[in-house]
Amino acid sequence: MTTRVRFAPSPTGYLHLGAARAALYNYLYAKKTGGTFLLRIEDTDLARSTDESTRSILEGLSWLGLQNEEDVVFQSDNADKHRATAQKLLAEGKAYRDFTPKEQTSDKTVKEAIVERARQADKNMRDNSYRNLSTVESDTRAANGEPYAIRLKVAETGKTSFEDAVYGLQEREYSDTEDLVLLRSDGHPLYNLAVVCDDIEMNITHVIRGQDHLTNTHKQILIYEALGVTPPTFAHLPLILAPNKGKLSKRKHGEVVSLTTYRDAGFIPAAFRNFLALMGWSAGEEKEIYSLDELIEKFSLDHIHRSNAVFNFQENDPRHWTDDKALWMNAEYIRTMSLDELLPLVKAELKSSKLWREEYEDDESSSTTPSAEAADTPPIQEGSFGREWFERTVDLIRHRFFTLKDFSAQGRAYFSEDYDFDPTAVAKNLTKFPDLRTWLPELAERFGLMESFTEAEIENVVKAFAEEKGTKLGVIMNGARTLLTGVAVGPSMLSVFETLGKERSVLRLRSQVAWN
RNA sequence: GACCGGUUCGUCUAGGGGUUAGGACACCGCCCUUUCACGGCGGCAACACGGGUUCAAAUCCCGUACCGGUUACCA
Repeated sequence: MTTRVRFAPSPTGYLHLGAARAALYNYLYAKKTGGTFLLRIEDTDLARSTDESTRSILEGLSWLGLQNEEDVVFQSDNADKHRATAQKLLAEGKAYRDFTPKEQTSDKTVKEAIVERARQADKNMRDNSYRNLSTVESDTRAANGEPYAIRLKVAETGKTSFEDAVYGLQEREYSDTEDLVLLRSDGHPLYNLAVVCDDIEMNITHVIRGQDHLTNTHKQILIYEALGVTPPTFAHLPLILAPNKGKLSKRKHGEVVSLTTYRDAGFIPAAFRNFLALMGWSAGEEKEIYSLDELIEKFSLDHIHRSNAVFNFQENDPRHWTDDKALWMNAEYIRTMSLDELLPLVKAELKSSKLWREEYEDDESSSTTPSAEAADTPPIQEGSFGREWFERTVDLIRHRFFTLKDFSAQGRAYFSEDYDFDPTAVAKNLTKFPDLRTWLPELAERFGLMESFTEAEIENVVKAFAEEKGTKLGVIMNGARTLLTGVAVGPSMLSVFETLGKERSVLRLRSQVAWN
């Protein structure tokens, strides 16, 4: 039998990291086994479901490269089937009508009320008086229009059990499971029923989901049994927790929890996918970087962990705003991935920052016509900024970058004349040495006289210049770096000069703007 | 409360009877270097606790503690 798995989020918000990881594991398992990865939107809670969430989930999955293979199933479309199933169980005596009036609960206190009720020691799960109502009376009351919910009639004694692919044998006494509601009194099918019906209908063979569903699974197995259908294999995933080991939630933790945050923050999809894969699973080897193909090849359910993982970030520290390892992994991808793969991503980033120039894709490097997107960037009057220059520059500066954003932020000076100066860098490398204010324009004149502007020759000129001024080479280099790039860090200054080219180097060395 | 899970460096984790308990991130130090968040070398740092079983326990068993999940006419 071919494997069929599904990712089944409810569209009640952005795509949460934990959900994204569940989607990834489902996808990996499907690919690993030559199976099919499906997507089902669990929108039965109409009040909380939004189209925007659905869109955001779809976007997130596509960003991660997890493409579902058949049409997306919307659970709400199957409501009639769910209702029919509940009626069937009712007719077969496996479920019963509960005429107890629905309790009114305000959303905020639901959780507390549940916990409070549960605290009332040892409640008997079978004490519902309607459980044994005669068929005749039940039918009569229903026919009279009295509202009722349909509950599954769980047997008095026995237990549900299943072999979880991650957690092993799971057992639960029937007496610990209530007669769960299948159909609300307003005719609305409830989650556990809907999930089972849809999983059966979609021929799902493996249900891979968070371990917060572990107790639901017992309820669902009860439904499978009532329906006479063999349940699929279950694999429950450990949860991803906040640094305080509590639940990771948007309300408490904000944007760090949302997948789109990472897309918007300049993460490489492959890097984040790699990071996510290692949150709760490992191949059992001393290796951190895995391509998608490698993940698929190595993935297996039995290497999924049983303990929850902490997503480690520091809310008030911009440097550690998200998990350090995710940041590191992204940097690792940026500096080691093939240029062919990186370039389009950098291009997209520059485009969105209005720094992109069409000439970066020209093999003829003579074009200086500014494109529409780069209209507010002054044209560069030098004929050597085509594709080759772009590729070399990206390759040069990527080594100290953490996210794609860095190309347009720290790296802005490579692509625009309009860049900011980091005040710390200015203080440390420029204003601390007032002589530089006249020296650097002077150096510009020397550069202007140079025939060919290559690293070796630049080095000679700068060294001679520093010697002449009786100062350390570093003073000149660091001053020039700050003036030319706006920041204090970067690649070898000789490469920076060469990359920027003579014209731009000269222009910037003469500029007094940073001094003000 | 009840039921179900879990517990190896700060974090992600390897290891499942005999290991100097390994790797990665973070942090610290040294080196490279004109600076640097690149790179190189090194350091700090963990088997929750208590009992058993065993010649031998991080590893198997029991208990305790702590953490998490669930306990809805939410999903």
